[in-house]
Amino acid sequence: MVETSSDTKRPTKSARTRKRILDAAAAEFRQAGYNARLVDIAERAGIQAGSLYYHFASREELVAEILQLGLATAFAQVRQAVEELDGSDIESDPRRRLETAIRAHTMAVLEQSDYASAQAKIVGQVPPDIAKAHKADQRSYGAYWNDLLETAATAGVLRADLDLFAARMLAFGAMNWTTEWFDPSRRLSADQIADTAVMMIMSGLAK
Amino acid sequence: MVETSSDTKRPTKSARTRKRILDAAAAEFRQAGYNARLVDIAERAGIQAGSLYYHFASREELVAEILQLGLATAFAQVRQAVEELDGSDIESDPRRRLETAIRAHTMAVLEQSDYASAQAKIVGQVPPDIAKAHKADQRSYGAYWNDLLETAATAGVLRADLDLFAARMLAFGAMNWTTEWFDPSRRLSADQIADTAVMMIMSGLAK
DNA sequence: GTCTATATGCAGATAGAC
DNA sequence: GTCTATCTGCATATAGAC
Repeated sequence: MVETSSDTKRPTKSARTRKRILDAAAAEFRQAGYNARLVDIAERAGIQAGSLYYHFASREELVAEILQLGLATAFAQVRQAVEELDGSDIESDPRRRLETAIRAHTMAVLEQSDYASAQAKIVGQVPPDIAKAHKADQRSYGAYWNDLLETAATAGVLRADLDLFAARMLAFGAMNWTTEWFDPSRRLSADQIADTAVMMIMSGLAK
Repeated sequence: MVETSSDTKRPTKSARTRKRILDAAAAEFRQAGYNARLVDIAERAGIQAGSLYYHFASREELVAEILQLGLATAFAQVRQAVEELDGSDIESDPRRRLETAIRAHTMAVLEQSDYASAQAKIVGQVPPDIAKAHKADQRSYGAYWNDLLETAATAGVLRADLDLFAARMLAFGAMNWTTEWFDPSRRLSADQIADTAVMMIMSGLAK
């Protein structure tokens, strides 16, 4: 049997380059939106544009993978934050779990991950085929949030007349739209924005 | 002096075609996002793609005008709704004024106007030059909202520790993002969504 | 695996007839 | 004013050398 690099712990050169391309693509999509060009992605990854096609069959394939990884990243960070909270409490408070999820998602999108940020930014811009393929991932993340909300509703923490789907989508809008206006060089930190998001979504702007 | 059509009340043929193009562009951008093609816009307007250039110098010029008209439309509808409220009350309640503005903006974006909807959908996707030119319009609409918020804050209606800029941007996110998920053929009406938006932004999801 | 060079396709834009 | 025909430029994609 030939000694291949899969026998070692180290990822293959191909896998490492592929990762560099994905990182570069996430950064470019985050910054420039869906119309980011392959030449710019390639340059950021330190290769020529043509070389991308050794790793990805098409631009669409690359976009699809960024969307998937972006959602997976946000999901993982939110779930981890909520589970850490559960670990610290015997009784997990459904309201605090929701607040924790809101803060974690907002932070993921604002500064934790170019992938999560890119997903939030371009998900509304991708062509129908890619959007359709992405729907399954969205449903699974949405189901997780729906669970957080339903548990809170059942516990009597949320207002009774609330439509949970509308509430969830409005909350996502507030959180994901931060990618459009957050500016790290300005007055407001990501943490402050996340705090304000938690406050508005859960308690509203009014006293 | 030659009799020109500007002497009559009726808009010139050119003005009417131009309007048809703008209407078509608003509808296409709303539906397909920034990458909507000129051929599709032209087809919807009932002309050939080349004929667009008699009315607009470039695609960018058309996009810029849609953005401007979209924001102006939302602004006008919000202002009108707030002023009607003021007329019905001797004392205008700053909280109800805010609620009215939220409902009006959400309705403008959801079903009152393809222009307002298109603006909300593509404003985050346009290239830097167009975005920069649009900034002035955004500032003026933003100033109006800031005024609504500051008046409410001064009256003690809002929570004391609130950052009004963050609050405004989060609220816009919740409202504008509805363009991504609203589906007229589904369960939730635009009115129900607007109601939920008012509730979440002003009072929060929690009891 | 990545390079250079090139092909392909498409959307925006222009020219001139009508 | 709008049409048809055509040009141009650019981004994606391919081919073959290394």
